[in-house]
Amino acid sequence: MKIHIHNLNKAFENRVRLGIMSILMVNDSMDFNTLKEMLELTDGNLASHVTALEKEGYLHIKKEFAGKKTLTTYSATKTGVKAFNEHLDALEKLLKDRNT
Amino acid sequence: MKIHIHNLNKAFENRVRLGIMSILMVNDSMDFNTLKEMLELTDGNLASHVTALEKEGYLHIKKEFAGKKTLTTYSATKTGVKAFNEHLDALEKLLKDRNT
DNA sequence: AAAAGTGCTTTGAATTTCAAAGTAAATGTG
DNA sequence: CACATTTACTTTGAAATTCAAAGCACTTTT
Repeated sequence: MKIHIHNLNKAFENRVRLGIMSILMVNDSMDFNTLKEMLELTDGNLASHVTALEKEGYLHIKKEFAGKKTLTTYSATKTGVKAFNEHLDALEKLLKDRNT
Repeated sequence: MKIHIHNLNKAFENRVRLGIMSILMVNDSMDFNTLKEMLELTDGNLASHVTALEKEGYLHIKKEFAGKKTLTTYSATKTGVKAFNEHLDALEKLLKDRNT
């Protein structure tokens, strides 16, 4: 019996990216600092994972000004939501089917 | 609100190791070749992940002879079972709590 | 105006991943 | 029996990934 680990999406294997997507699934958007605090990450670490997700087309980066300061907010794209749900399905199946 | 991604066990982040553990949770032991086929992996890839799990003390490697050929079988250690369950709990919590 | 803080981005060293090549013993073939 | 091939892994190293420190362009405080 085969266990389909290859259905898991590599983009979501990393804990940070799992966390980011998880948050963006239920929050329409989230800014850099809040995300950083929620996930307890260093700046550089968050930035690189966010960029990785953007490159995959799974999240959208929006840069605007809040008063005089820059504000970067992120939101999951439609593609990202779909891919993440498929990943979770694969994960669930993997953990469920393992004994059949 | 904090999302505890750091409770996820790094040893189980990788899809291959997730698959191996998942299989060893419900099978007392599994041999190299069956595992390799179940997970659709190359030899080297399986070998390195198995070694990684052994280094963490999460699985036990047993080498014996089946007739004249060597047979390597793997089983999850008690520590491994515990760690894996804790990882799954953390995962579940992460995916569930993300909106509260 | 100098110093300190904010909000990110860049960099690069360390770690991880993975498949190709290697090894050693068993087995098949002429 | 000589040999090529297969089996059951292990070793190797190039490529990809991860992550925090340092960098940068501002803004705010003193």
